[in-house]
This record gives sequence, structure tokens and C-alpha cells, in this order.
Amino acid sequence: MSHETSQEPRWRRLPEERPRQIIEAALEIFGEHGLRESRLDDIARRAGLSKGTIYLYFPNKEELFREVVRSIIVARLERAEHELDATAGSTVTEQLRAYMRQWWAFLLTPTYATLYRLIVSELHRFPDLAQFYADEVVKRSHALVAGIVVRGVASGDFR
Amino acid sequence: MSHETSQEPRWRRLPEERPRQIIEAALEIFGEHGLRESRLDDIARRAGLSKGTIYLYFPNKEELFREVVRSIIVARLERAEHELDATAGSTVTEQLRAYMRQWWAFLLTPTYATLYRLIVSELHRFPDLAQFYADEVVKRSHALVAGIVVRGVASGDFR
Amino acid sequence: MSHETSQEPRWRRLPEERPRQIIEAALEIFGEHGLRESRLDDIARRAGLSKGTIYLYFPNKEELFREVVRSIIVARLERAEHELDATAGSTVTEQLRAYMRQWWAFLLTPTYATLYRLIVSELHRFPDLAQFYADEVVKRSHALVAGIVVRGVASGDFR
Amino acid sequence: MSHETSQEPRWRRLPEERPRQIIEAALEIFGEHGLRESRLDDIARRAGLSKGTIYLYFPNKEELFREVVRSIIVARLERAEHELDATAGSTVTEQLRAYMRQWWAFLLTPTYATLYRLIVSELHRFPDLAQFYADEVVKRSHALVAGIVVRGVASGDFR
DNA sequence: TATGAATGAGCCTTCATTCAT
DNA sequence: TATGAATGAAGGCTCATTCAT
Repeated sequence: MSHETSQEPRWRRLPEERPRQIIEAALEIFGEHGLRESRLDDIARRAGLSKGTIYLYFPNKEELFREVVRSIIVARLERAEHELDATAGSTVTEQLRAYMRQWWAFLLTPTYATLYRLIVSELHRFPDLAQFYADEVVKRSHALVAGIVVRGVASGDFR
Repeated sequence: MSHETSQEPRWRRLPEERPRQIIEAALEIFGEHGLRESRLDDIARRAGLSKGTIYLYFPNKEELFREVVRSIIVARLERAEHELDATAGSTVTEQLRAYMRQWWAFLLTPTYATLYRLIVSELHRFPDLAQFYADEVVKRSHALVAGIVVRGVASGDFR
Repeated sequence: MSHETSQEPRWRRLPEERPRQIIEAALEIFGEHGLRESRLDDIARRAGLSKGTIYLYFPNKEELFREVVRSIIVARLERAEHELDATAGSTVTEQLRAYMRQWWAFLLTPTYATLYRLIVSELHRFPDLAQFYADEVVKRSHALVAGIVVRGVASGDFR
Repeated sequence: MSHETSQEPRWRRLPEERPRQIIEAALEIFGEHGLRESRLDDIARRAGLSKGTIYLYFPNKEELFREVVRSIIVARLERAEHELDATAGSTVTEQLRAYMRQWWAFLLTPTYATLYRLIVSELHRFPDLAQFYADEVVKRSHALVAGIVVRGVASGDFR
């Protein structure tokens, strides 16, 4: 729904970055002030753009908010999956430990504080986002851990 | 319209209830929609009053919000203190147990869910409220528990 | 859909007049500039009110426009019907003549010029209004003339 | 991107057509939605061009609108004059008849419906266009008819 | 010449706050 | 004290216009 920009080659770098640029600025502002209290103008300014430009990439404030939440969740999950791959050689016990350490570190992150506030305060008004959150986070985290455990059982590390 | 103010002494008890009426309505609405998303009109309607009336008791929306949070916190603390008094006769162990049971029950309350959401989502924008919360809740809870413990030590129940 | 004001008694004259006041101002502005080119601010100013007040009586610009067109059409038809009643005593020939004279006079009116422009330029984007226009104007005018003719035939004036 | 401008003489006839292309698209869009409700973007798309390109040929939306009206009027008049020339050999009576038949046919044209709506709805806000319309249409039509009549009188067909 | 990304002024609409009664 | 009509500041969104390529 938000015009993505992957068509263009590479002779114009900025436009391709716009969505990310905007999402990052939006995360900061939304995190500081919440959805309703955030001004599109402020987001634009923080992104170094003009207000109208946001509308070139997102149809409205709410959809931008959705995209922010989605992207941050997805980014986190992908990061977790990659990090898991990186420890592919170790024992399952070690892998599980690394996985949990990683999550723990994330929970101490300021990004997490922001995300948490957004989720607690706004998600109940965005059922689709709540659903997305439930589906993606729960399902994929589950799958990750399940994968480790299965291998652990196979290798005899777990019972 | 005003030729009856001096006749009857205090048959007009209702007006004193207004603030509480409004605060209760406000708590519900704020809890459902958050501070910014809540309309004064809706609060007034839920309280069975007209919008203008709110301004007879609170200078503005934000101050009403503050009062809501303050009053709910204070109410909770007072309730806790009263309940503690009620168990004044029992062992300190029993008292401590009762106290914790009581808090646990509160945490399962819908009021708590509402309060929690409000605190997480809005408090960081109201440093004075955060301060108040820290001061009152932490200090008074501390005092309560400390009181029990001191008596416990005195009586030899605790070490 | 537009909060009418017929509930209140009579101790406050102005509010009852608001809708008419606004509709009249709107007719002038819409007539001069068309729907889209008209500023709500200008309508408010011409009506001697503030912009927000319009929204107390009409849900939005388009609905105000609809009400303007409806009311002007209805007003015209009612006027025609009353004037017909006034000539109830005369011959049918005379009545028909009066009726047509009346319409002719209306067509030369500036109100008509305005109405005509609005109808030609905007009605095709408001099918419901077009329908309303067709229904009311055509049906009621028809009924009026038919009534005269029937009586004319009965009295032997027409064949 | 520009190293071929001087090679081939005039194989690039298209650019000359641009204004007409745009005017035709604009006529359709303006006719459907009126001046204000028409988006330059839609006109560009209908003309198969990009929005910016319009500004290479017209200084702004309003001037494009003017050009549309002017060109459609001029086109009509020129067509009428040519058709009159084509019947130069016939009787004046026949010529006059042909001329009127031609106009009559035009009035039934969808182009005319569009033009009519534009004229009624927008012209009063473009005095210069109204003037142009009055001058050109009235004067040239007059001249045409006058020419026929004069010849008719000379030939004895008219009195 | 052509593109389409970017801008920012403008306007509708909402709603906290005020005020006359 | 209570009402609800009125206000006007604020902000989301659109779109004509500009500009870098």
C-alpha cells in the first residue's frame, strides 16, 4: 500500500532510502509522543524532509504507524534468525543460551523500551497489528526455539 | 434562578460528588482511549453532565488527567492501609501474607489493567505525575511493609 | 443528519435561525464560486459566524451544499404552491396564466441564475440531489399543473 | 541524452503535437470534473505524459484552462468557416440552411455538452475568457451570417 | 524535452476552552 | 451551579508548482 521504491536502478540513492528514513524518524517521534500526539510535521523535520514527502511513501499517518511497528518487529525477528544461523556450529545448549542472551540484551535496549510503550499503549486500537504481532513474533520465535529443541533431542542433548 | 441559595443549609450534597463523578467517568474514558484520544464530550456524557460543567471543577483536560491518576493511586494506597489496619490483630506473618494477597488481587483487577496502560503510555510525558507516583507509591508502600517488618522483628517472628 | 434546532422553545431566537443564516450565506458564496472554490471560512464570515459554528449545524461542506440546493428548491416549490392557492378563486385560465407569469418572473431572478449555475455545474456529481431535483420539481410541478388542467376540463374551460 | 539533436532534421514532429495532446486531455478532464476538481496529474496521465511536462507548454493550470476554452471555440469557428467555404457554389438560401444544420448538429455533440457546462460553470470567473467568447463567437458568427445575407440581398434572394 | 521526486501553501475538520444565559 | 452554543487554534492531507537529473 505504501509505494515501495525498488524499481529504480541505483543512479538515485536517496529516494530508495526514503521509506526507511521516514520510518526511522517516525519511530523516534512516535516513541516519544505516541501516535496521536506526534505531528507529521515533526516526523518530516526529523527525517529532513517536508511533510508532503511522507505522503509520497505512506498513504496516511496511521498506515505509517503500522509500517513502523511492522518493520521494527520484522527487523528484530530477522536479526534473531541471523544470529541463530551464526551460532549454527555450536552445541544446541550453547545455541539456546546465545539465543536467550541475545533477547535479554534486546530487552535492555532503548528501542525495546520505545517499542514496548507503543505496543502497550496503542496496539489495542490496531487489531490487525496485534494479530500481526501475535502471528509473526509468536510463530517465528516458536519455530526458532522449536528448531533448536528438536535438534537438541536428536543429538541427545535434550530429552 | 438563585433566590434559594440561603434557605436550606446543606440539602445539596450532590455538588460535592461532582468531582468524583467526573473522575470516575474520566478514568473509564482515558483508560479506553488514552489521554489525547479521549474527548471531554465523551467524559461529560458518561458522567451524565455537560462539557462545560467539567470546567467548573477542573481547569483543563490535562489537570483532570492528573487528578484521575493521582486519585486512583491515592485510593489504592488508602485502601491498602485500611486493609492493613483491619488485620492489626494477627501475626505479622499473617499480616504480610494478607497484604500480598491483597496486592495480587488488585493486579488482576480491570482497574489495574487500565491504570497500567495509562501509566506506561502517558506517564513519561508527565514528569510530575511520575514523581508523584514514585514518591507516594514507593514511599508509602515501603513504609507499610517496613512497619510490618519492624514489628515482626520486634516480636521475634522475623530476624 | 444536520442537527436541526426545533427542540428549544423560543427564549433564544438566534440559534434557531442559525441553519437558515448559514444556508443563505452559503448560497451566496457557492453561487459566486462553486462548491469546490468556496471557502468555509468565507461562508462563516458572510454569515457573521466562526467557521467552527457551521459544523454545529452541518456535518461537512458537501452536506451543507446539499442542504442549500434542497432548501432553495423546496422554498421555490412551496412559494409556487402558496401563490397558486392565492389565486384559487379565479378562472382556471387566469390561474394558469398567473402560474406561468410567476415562473417567468422567477427565471429572471438573480437567485435563479445562481441556482441554475449550481445545478448545471455541480449536480452531475451529486446523483442524489439530481434525483431529488427530478422527483420534487418535476413531480410537484406536474401535480400543480395537472390540478389546474383537471379543474379546467371539469369546468369546461379546457377540453 | 542530447547528442542527437542536430543529426536528423525534423523526424521529431511529436513535440509540436504536445500542446494539442495536452489540450485534448485537459478538455476531457475539465469537462468531466470542472476546473478546480481536475487534477493536473489526471490530465497528464490521460495525455500519456508526466505532470511536469505540462509545465513545459503551459505556465499554470488556469492558463491551460483558458487555452482549452479558447482552442475549442476557435476550432469550432474555423470549422464553421471552412464548411461555409465548401458550400460557396450553392444558393445563399442553401448556404444558410447548411450553416444552420451544421450548428444544430454541433449542439447535439458531446463536445458541446462539455463546453456548455464549462462555460456556464466557470466562465463568470474568467472575465477575459467571457470577453474572448463574446468577441470571437459573436463577432465572427455575425460576420459569417452577415456575409451570407449581404450576398443574398445582392443576388436578390433576400430582401 | 521529459521525468517524477519534493515542496509547502491552503483548506477542511476536530475539539479544548470560553461565555452568555 | 449548569448548560450548550460559539470560538479558533491546530493538524492531517491534497495538489499545483518547482527542480534536479
